[in-house]
Amino acid sequence: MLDRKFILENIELIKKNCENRGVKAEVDRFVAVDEQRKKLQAQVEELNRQANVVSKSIGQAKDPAERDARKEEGRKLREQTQAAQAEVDALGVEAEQLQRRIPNLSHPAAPVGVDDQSNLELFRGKTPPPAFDFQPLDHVELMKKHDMVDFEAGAQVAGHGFYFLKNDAVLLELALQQYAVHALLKEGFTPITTPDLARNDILEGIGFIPRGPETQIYSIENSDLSLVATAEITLGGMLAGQILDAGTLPRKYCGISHCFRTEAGAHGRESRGLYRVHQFTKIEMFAFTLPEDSEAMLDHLRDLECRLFDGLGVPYRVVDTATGDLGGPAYRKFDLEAWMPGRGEFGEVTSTSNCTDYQARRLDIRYRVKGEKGTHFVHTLNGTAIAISRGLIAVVENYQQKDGGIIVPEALRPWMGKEKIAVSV
RNA sequence: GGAGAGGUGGCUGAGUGGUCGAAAGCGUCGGUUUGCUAAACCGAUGACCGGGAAACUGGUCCGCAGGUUCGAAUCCUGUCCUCUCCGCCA
Repeated sequence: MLDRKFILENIELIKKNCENRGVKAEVDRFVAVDEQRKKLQAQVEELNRQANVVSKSIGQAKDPAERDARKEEGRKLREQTQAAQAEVDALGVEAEQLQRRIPNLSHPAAPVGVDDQSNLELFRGKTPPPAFDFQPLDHVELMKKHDMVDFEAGAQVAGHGFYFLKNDAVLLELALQQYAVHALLKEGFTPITTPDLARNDILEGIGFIPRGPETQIYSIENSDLSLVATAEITLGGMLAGQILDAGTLPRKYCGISHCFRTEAGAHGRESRGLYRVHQFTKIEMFAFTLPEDSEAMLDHLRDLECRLFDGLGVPYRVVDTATGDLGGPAYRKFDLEAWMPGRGEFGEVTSTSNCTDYQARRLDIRYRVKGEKGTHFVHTLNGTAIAISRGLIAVVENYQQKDGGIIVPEALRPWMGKEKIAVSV
């Protein structure tokens, strides 16, 4: 959510930004409603002032008749106030709803465009795409060959989009987790396992919409809880309502959680195999910073993602996400897209965003500088370290061999305990 | 799940109908003293919204939402959260 005053003072800028992002936010409506609200609020305050004066005078009234007259006066004033206040409240609610729908500002360098067609490739990873002298399999065939996954059982137990990982896939999942967590530990991240459920107001604070026809979120019946779509939700919510000492910033957390997504409306080729599933495990980076440090932190998170995938020897490219593809809270976003031989194209495996103070304002996460008056909103950033499902695709497809085996990336061998996933007779 | 206790300013904590935006202590800031630091002493010190060039001034806020009342931190109802004890359970 953007600052109310900032919106009022930069109406044209906000409108232009909404247009660049392809968001239909009613900025004019917001401005009109807010103005009306303010006007009425002034009236309420005047009525309140009069009522307060009357109330005070009652305590000092000398005779009972005088007292009763004043009481009656006070009663009338309060009635008027209540009616006016109800109007103000209604306007306030409407204004806030409109305000919450206005997306974050966009970084001036972010490519302008309405969808991912306008994403700008920045550079590629250290590892070139493998040149196979055979027809590579896609991860579904590969993993079935090695009895690493069971989609049928997943569908039987939980429906399409669910799966069982088995055998070496389980070892690979654990190895990827260990690899990522240990790499981040060295970078000063605090490792956290988070709840897989969160309150809806936390979800909303981060920028998710828990209910409604287009929701990506599973909600728990008869509660205000939802399954989280990412640990970004829980890690951001972890400090909701807190005032942090500026000296403790930046804070970097590395969260491990399951991620649940309904993937409403997402069908087609991308839904094959593990690429788009309803549940996966993810190692997530999350940072709270001072405003002046968030741009550098975004570069840091992007760099870490690159190092993780360079370390795995997985080919990738990094794209600067176009304005129309940013999502509400992000000010700037970089995606890392791994080469997926089975698809013959790059597929998103990680994403890192600078959400500036957009989430912090909704979640009320502030900082205080020692010796200075007042508080300010922190900046929040998030980035995927490794999303296991897509990470698995990238690893197994790029490391497949002519003989059908899968070489284990060197970085994972300490956790896997083997160099190759060999074809069993 | 059962039984209790409690949610007050950056923190601890007092406050049971008007004199309370709220005692006291801690912390923080300024000053005095002092080779320096510390200690001691004196003073200041909540947030948000609005009006004003400013001095200043109006309103709101004691978990949240309602209610009673001319008037609520204080009484009533609901709700969320925290803590303690008991039970159950990985």
